[in-house]
Amino acid sequence: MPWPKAHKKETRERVLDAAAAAFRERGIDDVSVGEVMDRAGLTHGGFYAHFKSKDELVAEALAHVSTRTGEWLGETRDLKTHADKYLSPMHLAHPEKGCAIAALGTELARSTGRVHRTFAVNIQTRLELLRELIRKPSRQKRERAAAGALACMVGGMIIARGLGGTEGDKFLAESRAFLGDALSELPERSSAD
Amino acid sequence: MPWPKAHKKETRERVLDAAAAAFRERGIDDVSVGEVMDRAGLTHGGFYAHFKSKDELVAEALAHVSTRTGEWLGETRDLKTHADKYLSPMHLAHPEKGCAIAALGTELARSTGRVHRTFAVNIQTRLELLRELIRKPSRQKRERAAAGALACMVGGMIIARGLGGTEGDKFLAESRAFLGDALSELPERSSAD
DNA sequence: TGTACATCAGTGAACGCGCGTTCACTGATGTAC
DNA sequence: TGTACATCAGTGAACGCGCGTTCACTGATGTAC
Repeated sequence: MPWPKAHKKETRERVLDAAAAAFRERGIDDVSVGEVMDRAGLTHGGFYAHFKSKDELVAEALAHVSTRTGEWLGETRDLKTHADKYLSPMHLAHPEKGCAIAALGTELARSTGRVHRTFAVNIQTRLELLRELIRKPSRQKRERAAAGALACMVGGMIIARGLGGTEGDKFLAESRAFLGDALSELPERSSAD
Repeated sequence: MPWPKAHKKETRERVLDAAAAAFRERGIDDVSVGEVMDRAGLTHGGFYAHFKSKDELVAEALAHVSTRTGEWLGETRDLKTHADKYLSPMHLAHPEKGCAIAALGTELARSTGRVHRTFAVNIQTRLELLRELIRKPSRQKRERAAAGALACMVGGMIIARGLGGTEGDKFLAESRAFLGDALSELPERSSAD
């Protein structure tokens, strides 16, 4: 093997990083294979030595993002902190480093095949992460709170970005406050169950 | 004027209807001008007699959808019914007839110029609709509940569509239940304010 | 140690294709007389 | 009432362009001797 065995893996990782950022920033359809390779410091012809197709790149980049986002959000130990981190101005301003569901959700919801399956797994993983942070209530309430919290976080971020400017900032803060209110009532309710 | 004066307006409306459905079903980038015209029963060359560009079509189709969705959701007289209607299996299964934010949110959040402004207005209009359904609490709580409810509805729908199948149906029901819980506590809280 | 060699990561030109847009035209219509 | 005409909604071929993908190649590398 004439090249260091880690070399190709490292390049591939670099392409995945570039793709993950570019897709979240500008959308899957608006980012060409050439642009991804350019961002990775390579020429576009070499792409097919690493990936079978753009579709495969999308699926792998999505899985890549899922891992990174899991690390980012997995640090938090309670649901309130988790939600505040997600619905932060930092995340609002940097979709290219943030959650793939909030950055590409509607496009990915329409996808098929491997991309769609990867997206569904991505969501399930995030739900599992949330469920682990909800300890007190019944199983049903836990499921419900995890689903509702994720829905509120994702929707809140998408809408805040859609509004933009100070209106967007305001909306983000309002969603955060709403979710905080809704989640703070969970433990009280569970004690009454 | 050699043609009935309403004729062109009717054709234009037909193109807008076709575009609005096609975009929500398959996404803006994946739907060509030719496909829209074909769905409207016309040839694609005639498009530019009605619209300056595809971008203008997108903006006008979005405004068109906003009006229709406002009529659909405006019928409801309370927030719970409104949320249940939005987070219904019917809406889940028919993005092409439903909310543009849930169908195209992430793509539109990245848009610029007229499309982005139209999208922001679309969101504001929907928030206003929601605020009118929340009468009891303080102004701050009303804003907060409207933002949180919209976030939860939009996010819930996008994620349910992303999951697909029975997992999607389940998630939709859970978001609906969560939002129902969160909203039912509002009046009680307001009486304590 | 030094050199010839095989490997294969990366290059860059080329391809077919579908897109948004343009434009010369066609033909259905209401109006003028 | 009937006919010639002007209008303009809609047609369909054509355009330049950027896309995803292919492929013959180049040249940096580790290995063999």
